[in-house]
Amino acid sequence: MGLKSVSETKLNPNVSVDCVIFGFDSEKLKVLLIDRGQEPGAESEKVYALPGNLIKTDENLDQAADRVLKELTGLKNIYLEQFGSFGNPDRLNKESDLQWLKSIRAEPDARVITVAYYSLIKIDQYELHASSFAKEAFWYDIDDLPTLGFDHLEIIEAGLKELKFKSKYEPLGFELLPEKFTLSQLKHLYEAILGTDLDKRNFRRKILKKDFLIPLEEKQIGVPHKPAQYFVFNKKKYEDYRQNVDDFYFQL
Amino acid sequence: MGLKSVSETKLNPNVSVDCVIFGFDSEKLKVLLIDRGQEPGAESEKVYALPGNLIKTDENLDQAADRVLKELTGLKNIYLEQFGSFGNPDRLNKESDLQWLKSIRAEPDARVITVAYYSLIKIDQYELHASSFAKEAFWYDIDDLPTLGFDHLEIIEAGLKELKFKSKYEPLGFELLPEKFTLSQLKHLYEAILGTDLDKRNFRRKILKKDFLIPLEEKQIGVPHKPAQYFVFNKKKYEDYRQNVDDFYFQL
DNA sequence: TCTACTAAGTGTTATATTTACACTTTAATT
DNA sequence: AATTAAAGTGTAAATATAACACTTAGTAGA
Repeated sequence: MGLKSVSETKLNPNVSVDCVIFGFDSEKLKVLLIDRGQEPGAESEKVYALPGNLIKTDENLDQAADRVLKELTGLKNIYLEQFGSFGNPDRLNKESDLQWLKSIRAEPDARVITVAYYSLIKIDQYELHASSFAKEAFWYDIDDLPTLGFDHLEIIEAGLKELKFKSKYEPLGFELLPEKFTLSQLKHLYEAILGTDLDKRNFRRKILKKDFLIPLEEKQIGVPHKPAQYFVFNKKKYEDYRQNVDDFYFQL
Repeated sequence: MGLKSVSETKLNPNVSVDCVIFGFDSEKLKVLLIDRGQEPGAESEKVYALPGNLIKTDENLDQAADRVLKELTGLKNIYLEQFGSFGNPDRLNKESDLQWLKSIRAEPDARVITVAYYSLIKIDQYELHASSFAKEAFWYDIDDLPTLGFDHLEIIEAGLKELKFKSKYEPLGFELLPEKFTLSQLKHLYEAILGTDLDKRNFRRKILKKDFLIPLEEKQIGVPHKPAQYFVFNKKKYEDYRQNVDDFYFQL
């Protein structure tokens, strides 16, 4: 049985979830991929994938995403946000993908629609523990991705677009940075996501005006330059803010 | 077999699409619902639904949405945008919904995940022709909805939220108004969606500054007041605009 | 033909937001 | 003591927003 064994509850053969986990390492934006552990017949190129799998019949989509992510990468308690569904009949057009499905699925030929989730986390705050059919989980630089199975490249691109977009009208960063952090770190985060440089003074002014940041007395120590002040998030204000995205901005 | 007969290609028993079609009649915002044609056992309340059905195994999600909408309401060539997936195991918690499924589905008990689409159209530009299991299709005032099956109320609310949100950072109106239209008509459209009043002068200034509107020489005739100037959309600029939503606004 | 009615169309001012831009400060390192 | 590195700070100009009321061009009816 091995890989084909499943837990007590039944799998829905036609619906899966995939997780696009973006990671920030204080420097660059990365994405989490798994090694499916497939030994290519010959020396064909290795193919990576997003952590994802079929949903169970007794869980909802959000629960499935949480479970699958945990099963494959060890990550848990991550806030996942749904951003789209992907269901082209030709999602499954690579021979290597089909081979792989045959090794893990009861119905490898079934037409699968996948519901995609994304999150953005602080890389060094979480430890990866690949398991189930994931041989290993890795962080890949967002602009240097390996070959991906199925339509996972398309899914990642859609997720990145969503992330960039969201970052423009919602505050980001909570849970993404250390408990206490400097404004430079927060600025770097935005710059990594948006792929642009931001003006230091304007950034500070803007982010401090919204008041979901609380300045601490504490400063950096041991740095070979003027030490930066630490800040923490005001979680309550921050949550309020996200709730009201709706009223937040009226463009036209 | 009647209702249970299906066309040549197989249905995926676990995945459906639902369409939230918002309609604008120059006055109010409405949503399109179908009468499932169910005769309640007793005099129990009539239950309405969004146009939606299972997808076929050989079509993608967008195609399924187009097809299902056309089959149930006669509407075609409508731009549908996906906005979310809904898949709580308890979507199916009303007895009347189960009864109804038994009358039309091969596997009425199957766990179904639905992918939701929305659109916004000009009501009097389209004719409704209910068919398949839809006995009739109606426009309902968005703030006076009848009893709805499944989780369709939740889906409509999510769709409306999306629509309001989108209207704040994307130009709306193309395909929603007559070929040529007045600024008042466009303003009414925004007011209907946002549920607020807008200042005439500020609205004009703002919308004219973006230049996706082309003024015509032509004016209204026969109106018992100063005739309004007609405008048409500059489709090219308008499309550019939507493409670049990404760079469009940088809030933080 | 005059009057009343209706919606279209128009401009200004005060306030808030955005952008661009360069020097001083504080620490560690040599 | 001099060097290096990033933190931190202010201003002015340009742009965007919000609030607000009167005139105009037509129809309809007296």
